[in-house]
Amino acid sequence: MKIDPNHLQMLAAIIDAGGLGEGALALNKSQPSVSRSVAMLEQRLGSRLFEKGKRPLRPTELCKTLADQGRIIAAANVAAETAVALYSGGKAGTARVAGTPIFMDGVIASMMASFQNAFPDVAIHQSYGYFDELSEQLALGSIDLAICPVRPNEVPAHLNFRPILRGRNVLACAPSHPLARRSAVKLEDIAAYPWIAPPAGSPLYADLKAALASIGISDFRVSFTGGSLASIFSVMAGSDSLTVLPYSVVFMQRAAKTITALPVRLEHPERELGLLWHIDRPMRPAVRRFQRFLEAEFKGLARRIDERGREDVWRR
Amino acid sequence: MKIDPNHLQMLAAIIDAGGLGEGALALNKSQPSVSRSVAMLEQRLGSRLFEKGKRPLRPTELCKTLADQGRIIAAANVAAETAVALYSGGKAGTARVAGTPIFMDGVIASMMASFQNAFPDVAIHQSYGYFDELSEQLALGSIDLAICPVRPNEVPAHLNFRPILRGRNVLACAPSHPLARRSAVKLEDIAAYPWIAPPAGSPLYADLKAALASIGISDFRVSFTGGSLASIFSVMAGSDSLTVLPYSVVFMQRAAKTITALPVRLEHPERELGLLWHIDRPMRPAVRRFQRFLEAEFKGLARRIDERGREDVWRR
DNA sequence: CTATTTTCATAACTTTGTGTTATATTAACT
DNA sequence: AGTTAATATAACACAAAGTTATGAAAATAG
Repeated sequence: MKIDPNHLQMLAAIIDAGGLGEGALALNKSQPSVSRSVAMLEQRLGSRLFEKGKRPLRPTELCKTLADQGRIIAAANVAAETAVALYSGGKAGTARVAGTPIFMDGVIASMMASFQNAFPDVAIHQSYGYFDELSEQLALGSIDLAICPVRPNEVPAHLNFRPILRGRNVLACAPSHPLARRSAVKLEDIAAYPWIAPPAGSPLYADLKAALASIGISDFRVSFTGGSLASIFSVMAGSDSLTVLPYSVVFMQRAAKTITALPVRLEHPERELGLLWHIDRPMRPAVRRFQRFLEAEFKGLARRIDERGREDVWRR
Repeated sequence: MKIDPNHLQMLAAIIDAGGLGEGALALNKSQPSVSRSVAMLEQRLGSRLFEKGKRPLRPTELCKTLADQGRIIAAANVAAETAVALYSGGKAGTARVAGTPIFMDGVIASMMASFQNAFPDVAIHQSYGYFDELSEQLALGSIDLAICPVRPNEVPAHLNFRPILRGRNVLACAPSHPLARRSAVKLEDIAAYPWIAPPAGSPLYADLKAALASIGISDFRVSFTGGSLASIFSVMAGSDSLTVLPYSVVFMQRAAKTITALPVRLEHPERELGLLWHIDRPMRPAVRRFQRFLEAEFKGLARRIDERGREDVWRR
């Protein structure tokens, strides 16, 4: 005997509401509709569900048993409905994001933290990668969003790009560095120190070379190469090395006092930090929400950088 | 967003079966039907449930969440279906039965025990009563079945009656009674002992009087009056009292050796033990099954009584 | 890379169930 | 007994799900 779960819910509603009419009201249906459905169900089951000739409809033993299942079904149903609501509102789900290590660790990580704080049911799957890999992963659909410095005129056709921060690099060192206290830094001073470099393939490495070239340094000694911001911080804290970092990364660390920028103006890279996503793959609500969140965060960050940047670092 | 629980079950079936086609098979539906239902649901929800362009249909995150609820619903559904099957098969439910105390305790109780052994999910609500009350309770619908000695030509119009045992009464006493060992008992012997009588209103009391009158005893001393068989047994065990009991009751006690019949032939009452039920109230399956069970038990009992009766008691 | 197989989607139509309003029936109540 | 409240029935509209036949596209094999 195949039973429609809707009917079981209906029985529960009738019993719980205390009558057919009120049950129909609770179900947002008309009374005749419910009446007929009950009659059909009784016919199909071959058993009474409500006692005959009782006017506030009194449920049979069997009816109560079935209604118990109906309540379970109703509960599962509202669970499903709230799941859909959460999902559609972007308050539940998964966002798979990837980006260049330095930005992810130095800037995005803390934003992800506050996002997770606000939307604990959104799972963020984060990974690292550089432009080419990210582009491919977006094409394959294995990630939803990439965060990466991009030359705006080099965005592949299959990707959307939204810039979120102008590219600005600074010379960075530990706050304990001999040059950190100076109000002016000369080339000769810089040349004396070893360099920490991002991995050779990274855009930041190109930036490093270009930046140093722009201030006349073409020959430099690399003492450490590493992909992670944490390793850069560690090495820098224990040595007098210098490096080139996005100003946003240095800015985000200002409270932690783990790093500082030297008053040397570097050439801006032609890339802009931005969000990349597949051009015609519909974005899941959670991803969309995370993207909006990042954009808002970066808007705030850019403003604060501008305000602070005026009297700071490369303006000096 | 209102969701049809059937759709949730469908999602679970598709995922568990590993594809839309196999899911449709599992649901006993055609593949196009399921395909379209999924499409409509996706439309309504505004979210993909299966990844686009993947041929063994691969469920989305949301889909898996919903399918979890679908499995809960499916489980509740099969629970409901088995509940109906049990109920309809008379293997679950409630049977409200009532009858005269002596028969209920002396004969029916052990039958109810073996019935409950065979059908543990049928709850039997037993109560006591004499004909008039039973008749009224049947009319009111507060009991389903009555077991009671009845004059077959006095059955009320609103009741069905099915005889299950001819009425035969015997003189009964404790096995330790002085008369118990005698092969023949004379009236003078009997007259010397006190009597245990059923309650004055009971049919058995009338039987007692009639039976004694039939053997010439019109004046007798009642030492104890009680409604329950247990009390009769107790009193009898501690005294030399006599009483009149249905032979079936004495027969059922033969193994327990709590009571024995005296070799005195009494007049048979004009009543027959039988089942009574309301004439046009549809009988619930559990009640029907219990009734059938009782009828079968009594058929066996009557046969055994006949076999044994030939060389026993009133044939002597 | 093309051909074949699998798997799913679409079309067209039928059937079933549910929704509606209007109205009849009947239990419960004063 | 008459009134009221609750449920059942009738008649019709419509949405959804069932069907078979067929088309499209992904996966697989040669």
